[in-house]
Amino acid sequence: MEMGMICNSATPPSDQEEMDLRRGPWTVEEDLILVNYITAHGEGRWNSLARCAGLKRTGKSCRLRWLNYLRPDVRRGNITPEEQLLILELHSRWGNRWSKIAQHLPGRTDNEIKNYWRTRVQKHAKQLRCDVNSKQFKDLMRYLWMPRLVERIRAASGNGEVDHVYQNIAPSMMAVDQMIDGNYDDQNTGQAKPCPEDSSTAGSSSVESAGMHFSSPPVSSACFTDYYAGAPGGEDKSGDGIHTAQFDGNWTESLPSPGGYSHLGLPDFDFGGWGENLWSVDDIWLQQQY
DNA sequence: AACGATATCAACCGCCACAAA
DNA sequence: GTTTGTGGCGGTTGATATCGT
Repeated sequence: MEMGMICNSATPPSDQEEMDLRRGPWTVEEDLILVNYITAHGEGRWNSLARCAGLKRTGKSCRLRWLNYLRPDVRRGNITPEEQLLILELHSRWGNRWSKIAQHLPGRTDNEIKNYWRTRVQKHAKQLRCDVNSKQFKDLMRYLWMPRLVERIRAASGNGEVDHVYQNIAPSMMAVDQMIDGNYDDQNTGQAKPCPEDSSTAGSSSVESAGMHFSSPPVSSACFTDYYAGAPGGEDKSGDGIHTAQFDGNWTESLPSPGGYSHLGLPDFDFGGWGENLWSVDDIWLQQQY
């Protein structure tokens, strides 16, 4: 190994070296050293890499810096509506399995997704005064925010270009569905709801939550792709692990217009439109019935 | 302009699983 | 079977940026 020619990676760090370890924000110089070293020698064996590169950092710190920031294909900021939708969907299936979720968002790190969830989603749950893990909040995401995101994506791509949305998201979701249909053994099985065709509530237009009924479009309770299957130009991909459309394209008309949920006091999910009008979740359920 | 509150995100921590010694 | 080193993960913290008054 080339690294071995440069320094003895088997040499344990001395006490003095342990004392000298740096922590906190990385400097430009440190970044440069790390990038140059990995470019020349590849990544992995992070502890010896840190020593050989002359970085006074732990291997863990180097690994984290590389994976979350310096890696060439890493993407940061501007989480798109498509990505938000994927995060919401995958989190509903897998819970806080950030790394697993990140595998389905190319270029995104588990750290970024985790931060997104904590700063955006949990914040909204807090504003609504409900637990982020409560069924109420999960239903709110699934039956209001996720369709709303779909609507936004559709609006952004134009009705005639829904295929674009498919191309971006469907492959990932197909992979997810295949995993679930196959060897899905997650402890969160209870969160992976069956598709309507398999469910006793198939086609139901109401969801019972905390003793309240919430009128909802007849969409799949868990099958993300159903949102798309009903879009103009959408096709039945049920044979590919994508489930048959469960709505006819009209249900969105019962939802607020693309202008948002402002008439409900329900702000958009992602762009900071959550004004001062703080609805409780119960208020929202009630409002939806009228 | 100043200040406090809030949001954001990079980085760290502790734990666990796994492999090699 | 035990120890040790390492990588990976999820939870948490703290510095900085932004917003509101």
